[in-house]
Amino acid sequence: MGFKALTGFRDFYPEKMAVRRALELAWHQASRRAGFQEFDGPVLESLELFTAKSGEEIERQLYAFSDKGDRRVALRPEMTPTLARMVAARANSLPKPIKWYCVPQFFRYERPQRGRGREFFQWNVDVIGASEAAADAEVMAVALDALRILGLGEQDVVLRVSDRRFLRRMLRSIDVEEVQESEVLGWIDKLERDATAAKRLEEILGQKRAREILAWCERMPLDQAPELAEVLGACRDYGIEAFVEPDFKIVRGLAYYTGPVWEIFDRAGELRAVAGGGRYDGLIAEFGGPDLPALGFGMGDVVLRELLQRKGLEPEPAARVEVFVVPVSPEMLKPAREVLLRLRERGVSADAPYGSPKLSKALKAADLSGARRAVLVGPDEWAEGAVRVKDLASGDERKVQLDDLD
RNA sequence: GUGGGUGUAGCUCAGCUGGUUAGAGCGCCAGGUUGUGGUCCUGGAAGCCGGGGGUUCGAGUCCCCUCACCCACCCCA
Repeated sequence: MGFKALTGFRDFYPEKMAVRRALELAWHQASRRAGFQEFDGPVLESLELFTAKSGEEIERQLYAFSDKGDRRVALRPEMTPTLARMVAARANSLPKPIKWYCVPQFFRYERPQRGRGREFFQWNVDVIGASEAAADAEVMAVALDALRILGLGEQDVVLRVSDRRFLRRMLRSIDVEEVQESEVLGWIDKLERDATAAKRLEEILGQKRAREILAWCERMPLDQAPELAEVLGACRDYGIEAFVEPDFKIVRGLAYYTGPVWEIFDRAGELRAVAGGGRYDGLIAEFGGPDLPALGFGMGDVVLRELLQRKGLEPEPAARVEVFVVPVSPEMLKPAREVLLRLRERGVSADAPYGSPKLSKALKAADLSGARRAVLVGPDEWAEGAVRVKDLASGDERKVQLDDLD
């Protein structure tokens, strides 16, 4: 065998590409109709940009190398540092709130497995400069809107939401020390997936406090979470309450989030999170910008694709062309090409064989092209300035004057 | 980076305890059908049996190594 794609990297043959485009189209639609503007940044950034906030150990998961000028660089594994950098540079001149989105390709050097490769596309939606709960609810609504465009409803997906401030406060109320916090949060995050997580919590905190936490996971103590109640109220205003469930077990990455945190899962709970986001006030400032509140989410293509496949909702590739032009005999090759170009000029996507294969073969090609109609260019009709238009689904044919062809 | 499973045609897979020139279905190409596609029939192309080494008279089949893929862990920004 010759060359293959690198481990964790994907080839997009046309059928796969069609699915990717359909996802991207849904993402663009949902973003734009909610007033988000598209932006993008460099695929390659200085290594330091990514290690500054997340720590050096993150380098293990980066495609990092030295370029020819001996600069340490890395392929982007996420958008937030770039976004923060870009916003910081123009923060004073941009009207607030800043509502931006992008559909970048990311690279992470890690072991490929279900729902994760070394390269993927991820839709990112962010709001910078808004502290209202309405902003949190709106980005959730935008994420769900894209899923709805793709055919996923409240019976298919669920958005689980918690709040970092609330999590901290609850842990403090049972005297979990600051140094234990990240470890404890880590195990809470794992409760759903890891059978040993509950045991580990007991070992760390003792039976009494561990049970308290498990009770909160069973039934969210909403009466003690005013900030979450506010977000849930905003979710009702944005019409997404059917999708949203408060859940104590939603934690997410420890380095970033400061307020509401949420993830979207398939209802069956078989896959990784389809999307995840939250509020990260303070992060823009940490990247050297002004101290603006910020929030957003990411939705990757890999898990989403998997989910759509399981639900039988994987988008079908569109027909290659609308019309297939067929010369009926070799002397009709030139007239057929005239018809072809005429159609294309009018904005109709059309294709035709390069030569003049047997009619049966040409019709087979027409069939494979996905065209709804075939235009048969034959000597008899051509002499009258006409062609035959065949409906490929029904087989019906009718004679059409060239000038009436659309 | 750690552990387990699997590698045979473009795809899905057969190939019994080692035994001649490695098979099927789908797909692709051609013909049956010189102005009519989808169905059907016939034929064809396509495989260093993932790669390397070993055992053996003989390896797709057994052993070792390696690589890739899948699953789980780590991580999830």
